[in-house]
Amino acid sequence: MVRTRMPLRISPDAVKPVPAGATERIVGSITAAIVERRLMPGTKLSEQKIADIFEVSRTLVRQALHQLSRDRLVTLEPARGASVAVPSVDEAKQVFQVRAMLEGALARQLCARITDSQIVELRAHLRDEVAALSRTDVPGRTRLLADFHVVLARMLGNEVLAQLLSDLLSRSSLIALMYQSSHSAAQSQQEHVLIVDALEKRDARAAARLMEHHIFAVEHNLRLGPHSTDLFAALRPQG
Amino acid sequence: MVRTRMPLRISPDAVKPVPAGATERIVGSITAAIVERRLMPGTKLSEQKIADIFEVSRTLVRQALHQLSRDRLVTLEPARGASVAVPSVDEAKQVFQVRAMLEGALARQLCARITDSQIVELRAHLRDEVAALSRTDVPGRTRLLADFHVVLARMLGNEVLAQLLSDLLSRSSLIALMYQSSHSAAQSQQEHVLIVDALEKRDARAAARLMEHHIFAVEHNLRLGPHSTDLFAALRPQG
DNA sequence: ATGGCTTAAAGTGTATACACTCGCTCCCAA
DNA sequence: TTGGGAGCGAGTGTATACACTTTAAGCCAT
Repeated sequence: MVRTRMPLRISPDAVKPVPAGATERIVGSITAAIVERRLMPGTKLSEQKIADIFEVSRTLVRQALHQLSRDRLVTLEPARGASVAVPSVDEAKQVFQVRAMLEGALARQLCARITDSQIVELRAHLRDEVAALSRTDVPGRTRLLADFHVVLARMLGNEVLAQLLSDLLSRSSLIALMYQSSHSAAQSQQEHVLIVDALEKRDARAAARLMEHHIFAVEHNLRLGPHSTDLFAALRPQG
Repeated sequence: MVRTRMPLRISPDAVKPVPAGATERIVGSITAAIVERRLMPGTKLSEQKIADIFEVSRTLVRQALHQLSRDRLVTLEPARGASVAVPSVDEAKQVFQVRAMLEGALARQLCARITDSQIVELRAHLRDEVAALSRTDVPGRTRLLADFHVVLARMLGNEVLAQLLSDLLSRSSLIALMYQSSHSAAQSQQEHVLIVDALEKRDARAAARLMEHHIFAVEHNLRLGPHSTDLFAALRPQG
């Protein structure tokens, strides 16, 4: 598979030569592909193939892969190349523990300063979730269920927190995908409703408890028994 | 300043051709330089100059700078190059808020599972802090005071948390450096002692409260009054 | 037939070349 | 004297070339 030539012209406003950071576009596409389950964990990511697909040079692809490895969505092995990350059971537990710590505190703090209009906003989000569920729109519902948590972080007015949480949620998606969760999307959605109810009542203790329960519920519905995963990991040669 | 030639030989075991990831070495050096206050915020980081210093090509330097920008230690402006980050007041507050949330929960959880030998370890760390203080070893004491927090994260056995906190602490160092803190190192050290005391008594509530107080104390001793910073930011042309 | 060595193909790691952009200086006109 | 624009230099953005490493196939010997 040889690169089709592509002299990188400035093209007045062709299809989309370099939308706004060519690297960002590649990072976004691969992230979306992983989170939307179109790239399974362990899949090899050849630099040249990706370069051909996006019609850029390997240089940009490498930058994108390095960035993704910082997000822990891809693993970079020296001289062996990149592949979609295969999170270990330990890592999975740790991610959820951190999320519980962070989001529990988030819920608590949010109770003190959330406004009525923000509650309205959350209700709207919940309606969107229900809509995506009834449409059985899998990519959409996955995104919306994750966005719920980021929206809460944004409402604290803390961009740093929102960014951090966004990263953790990407990793969570990959984990949920790997250790196929038996936690239904519908159950998650209902738990979101309970959290918003507590926020509306400004009940900090309840909000924090519900949030932590929600995250632990997701974690405990993952199939990460000590044996199955060892076998699973041991038996997968690569892809 | 022109590059001295350097054909990248494999050199049997020369001084240190590529210790273990040439990019990592550059990232580490620049990170250390920033945290140890040898590179002031706003300093321009020319790719070619750095490449000359490390005797590598711009390629590796670019990778390193991109990585550092993900850590928010350097800012990357399109077509304008990289410079040491100049954290805004808002960002500073947000970083400390996240740390308070995360480390408060950390202290609480740690009380439930910390072992006696880990307490001993912490006491040893505290002794190192005191030693660095009395030696007026500024880089050392800065590192030790930050490491205290990472050590706590490691004791939870949560590498994800430790990594996250490590990033936040680098940013905190940069912030403290910028808005010169009036919070003395000695005061920080004493607060660390109080936290360890609470941990030893397994008093979760006290440990969490002390940790949060400690972080807020550091934050509130920063000179980030709404006016002074605006002036400060406005008056700095560049370097 | 099987195990180990040789060798070729594919792929990553780094360097260099080239294209483009931004900022600055210098010159000219008002 | 001052404002504005052309030209130039420095520096970044991307592509390509080349070196080295790993993987896999093929061959020979046992």
